Amino acid sequence: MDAIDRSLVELLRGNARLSYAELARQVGLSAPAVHERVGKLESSGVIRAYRAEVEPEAIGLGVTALIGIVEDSGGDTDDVLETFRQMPEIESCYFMAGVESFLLKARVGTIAELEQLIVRLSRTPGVASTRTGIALSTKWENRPQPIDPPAS
Amino acid sequence: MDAIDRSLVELLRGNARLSYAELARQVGLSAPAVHERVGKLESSGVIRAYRAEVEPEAIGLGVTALIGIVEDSGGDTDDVLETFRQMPEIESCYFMAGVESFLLKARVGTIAELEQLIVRLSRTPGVASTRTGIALSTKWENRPQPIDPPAS
DNA sequence: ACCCTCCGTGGACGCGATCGACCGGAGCCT
DNA sequence: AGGCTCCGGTCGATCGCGTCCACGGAGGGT
Repeated sequence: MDAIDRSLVELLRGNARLSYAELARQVGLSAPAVHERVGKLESSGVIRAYRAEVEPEAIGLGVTALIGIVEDSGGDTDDVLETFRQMPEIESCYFMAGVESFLLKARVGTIAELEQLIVRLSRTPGVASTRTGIALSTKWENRPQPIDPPAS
Repeated sequence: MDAIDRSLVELLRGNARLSYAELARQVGLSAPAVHERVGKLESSGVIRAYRAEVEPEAIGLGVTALIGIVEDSGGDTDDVLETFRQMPEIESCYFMAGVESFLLKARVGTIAELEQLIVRLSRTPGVASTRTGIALSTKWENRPQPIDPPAS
């Protein structure tokens, strides 16, 4: 993870479809060298995936909600997690410090679907309560932040 | 936005670096046809960007926090937004229904940096109070959900 | 029936991806 | 110091892909 790797990561966070030749030009190496570096970044887990970012409304997911989950004292956290994992509407799942063990970001098409999702969440064993906030608009999301050279 | 467009979007959400030739094979069209369709999806705003998804720890961003913001009654929402936009640590910003006008997802390297961020947020004009939750672990994030054919 | 438009195919050509061979510097052992 | 080895790079060649262009068929309007 030297300065060149950091540049590559930053370039690919900005545009995942850059060609190796273009990356090579930007960082001042040859294309095969860049190819090898990117391969290593992928297999070492630094780069996890390349994703197209899609306007959610365009694919029928106009409603975004953030849902806090309070666990039952008796519940098994892993089971709860597994249940959440089965619900495709839950795009992100954070295990949190605080009273609410989980914070979920969910996207659905309509408020009715959100209602159904919340009901399902409330009913899952191990869930004591839920608290839902609706996003009226998304100002920005997953904006990549510039990489500043770490202490190492 | 027909079935083929939806397939293309879904394929690119799974792997943004698929070649046009590969996409063409998957959807049963020629490469130039796919090229044109993807170009239209981009320029019509359905596809907003292609991003490499990076392990945050690997680039020195090991701390994730979700921060709710309550606005001053007198404040100007747009000004507050603009201030938030200048803070690179804020990766996502949702305008919410409820007491807390904004929900921010922020990533920083250390708890000390989070503290500084919270201080800056609290001090920005128009912000009445903040409420911060720390993510102990990210179970998953921005998982693409399968597209089911919309009513249209 | 005719034409127009849209959206696709096929062909061609230049560039990019990718492999293998080679090279130079760093670190280490003798 | 000399030489070995390893790592990570360049160079060159080959093959497939991206991309431009001309052409063609389907569908709708007149």
